[in-house]
Amino acid sequence: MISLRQALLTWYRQSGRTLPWRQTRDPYAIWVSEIMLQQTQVKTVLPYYERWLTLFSTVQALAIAEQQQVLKAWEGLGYYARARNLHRAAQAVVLKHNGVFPSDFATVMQLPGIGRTTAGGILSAAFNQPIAILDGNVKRVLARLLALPVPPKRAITQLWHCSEALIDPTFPRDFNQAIMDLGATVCTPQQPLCANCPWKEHCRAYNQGIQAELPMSETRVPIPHKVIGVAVIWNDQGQILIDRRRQEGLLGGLWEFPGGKVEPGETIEACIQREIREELGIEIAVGDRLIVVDHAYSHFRVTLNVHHCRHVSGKPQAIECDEVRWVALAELDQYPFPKANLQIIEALRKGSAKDEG
DNA sequence: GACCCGTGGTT
DNA sequence: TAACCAAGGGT
Repeated sequence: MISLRQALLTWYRQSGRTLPWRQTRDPYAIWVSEIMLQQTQVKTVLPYYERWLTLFSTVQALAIAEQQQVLKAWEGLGYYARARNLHRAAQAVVLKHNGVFPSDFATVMQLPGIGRTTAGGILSAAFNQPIAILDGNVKRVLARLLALPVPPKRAITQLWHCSEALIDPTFPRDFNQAIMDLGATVCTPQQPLCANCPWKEHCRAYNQGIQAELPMSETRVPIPHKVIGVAVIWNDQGQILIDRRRQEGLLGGLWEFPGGKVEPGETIEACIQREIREELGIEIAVGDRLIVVDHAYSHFRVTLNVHHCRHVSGKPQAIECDEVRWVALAELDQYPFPKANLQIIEALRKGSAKDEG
């Protein structure tokens, strides 16, 4: 056990990554990084992390910000509940803990958006507390170290015990960072670089030559494909109608161009007209197609058929959303949109620029 | 415990 | 191209 720890720590001090959130011990900054890194790769997070700490440099600054500012800063990162929970948790830290991030595991776990792995990640990194973690990297490393004969999801309890048994009681901060780096840079999902691994002598998978077969994969359900009709509705003032999605569920709190699912046998145009009547209570005329956007979410994929539309009658009502608003094209970038909708905005910009040019 | 929740990169 | 996967948590 001791030689395992020392081998990993020695490797880390030689080959570990230099990352901005390792240059600080500010619990808030480390917390922000841990939330952004959930299910998201380091390379993707880096620019968001730097910008976030410029916009919201303290937990107090985040707590007093408007949710729309917070979502705008998160725009493009995905899993937007992370941003909403981080915002709520910042308000809880200010109100319940006098703006001081708690150092007690059970208290940290109470904060929205922080589970067992994130709590351990923050407390070990910020306070050097010996609390184990079990993220995707650690699961893969341990599945190979143990030659786990089942998918990691079927052995969560065993993997937690293993992570707790392994963590170095003297250098828990470095140990947790080191095992994640090992998974990210050496014990990779495909073609692991076992020759460079400090644990190759201890790794059951390597010694059996089955490291490429592990961890065993989960059986996945095929993801459905939805065809969606989307409306860019113009009024006589040259404004566009957008709506804000409800807080709960997919893309909660973000703005979008209204629309909905095409029913079997229905044309795109008929779908758009029907959906706008049902969701906003107005009549429109459906015009030319603007763009077709294909986009993959985590559990389904969509094709957005986007059409220019003209407002005919009725005042838009927030029937199936939180808010509706008429906005100018130039104002759209003030609102947080999902990625698929940013492509629509780009298409509108190009069309507008072409008209002028 | 199963399902829901985004996006980008890689193969 | 389609499939797979990444510093998980909430319900």
